[in-house]
Amino acid sequence: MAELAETYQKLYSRYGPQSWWPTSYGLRPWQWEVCVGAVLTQNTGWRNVERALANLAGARCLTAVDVLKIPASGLQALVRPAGYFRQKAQRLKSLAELVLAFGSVGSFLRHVTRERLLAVHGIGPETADCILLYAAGRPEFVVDAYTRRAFSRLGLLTGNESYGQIRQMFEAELPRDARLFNEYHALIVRLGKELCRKLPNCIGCPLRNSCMYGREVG
DNA sequence: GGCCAGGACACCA
DNA sequence: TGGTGTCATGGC
Repeated sequence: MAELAETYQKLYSRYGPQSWWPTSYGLRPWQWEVCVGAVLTQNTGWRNVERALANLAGARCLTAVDVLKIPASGLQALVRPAGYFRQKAQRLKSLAELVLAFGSVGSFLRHVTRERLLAVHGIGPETADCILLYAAGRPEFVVDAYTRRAFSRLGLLTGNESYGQIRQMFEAELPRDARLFNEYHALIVRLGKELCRKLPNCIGCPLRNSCMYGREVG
C-alpha cells in the first residue's frame, strides 16, 4: 500500500500546504478554539462554524471556564448557526468539564487519552482524533466522509470499512508524524470538496488529468 | 424546495 | 453487528 504515501505527494504537489487548523477568533488558548471547532464542525460546513465562533468571541465566551459559566440557553444561542445547537452546546459543556478536570487546557492536551475523550458523550472517533491531532499535536490520523469518498473513488477503499480500519490503514503505512497527518487530512478535504458527489465517474473529476495511478478514476 | 456540509448516538432487528 | 432515524442551520 505504498499508494497512500504516493497519494500524499501528489495531493501536496497539486494543492500545496493547507496549514490547518485556522484559529483566529481569540478563544483562549488557541488549542481550546480547535477543540470547540472540532465539536461545532460535526456534520456542518466550516462557514457556519465560523459564525458560531464569532458569536462566542463577541460574547466574550472565550475559555472552557466561560463555557461552563454561561447558561445552556445562552450557549445554545451563540452556537446556533452551526446547527444541532442544543446537542453541540451540551457537548461543549461536557468537553469543558473534562478539560478542567485536568486543571488546564495544556495539562488536558498532554495527558488526556483517546479513550477518555471517546467517553465524553458527543465526542466520537473523528472529533477525538481532530482534537488529538490539531490541538494536541499528536500523530493520530483523522478519517472523515471525504476520506471514504475520495479513497473509494481511487479504488483503495470499498467504502464499507470501519473508521478504525481506515485509520489503521493510513497509520500503518505512513510515518507517525503529526505534521504529515495534519496536512494529509486537510489535503483530502480539499480534494473531497472538488469531487463530484453524485457521479462516481464524473468527467469533471479533478483527478482526471493527474490521476494518482495512471488510470481513469472510477 | 431539495440537497448537502470537516458526526454522533439511540433504537431496532 | 449493521441499518435507519434524529438532531438543525445556512448556502447554493
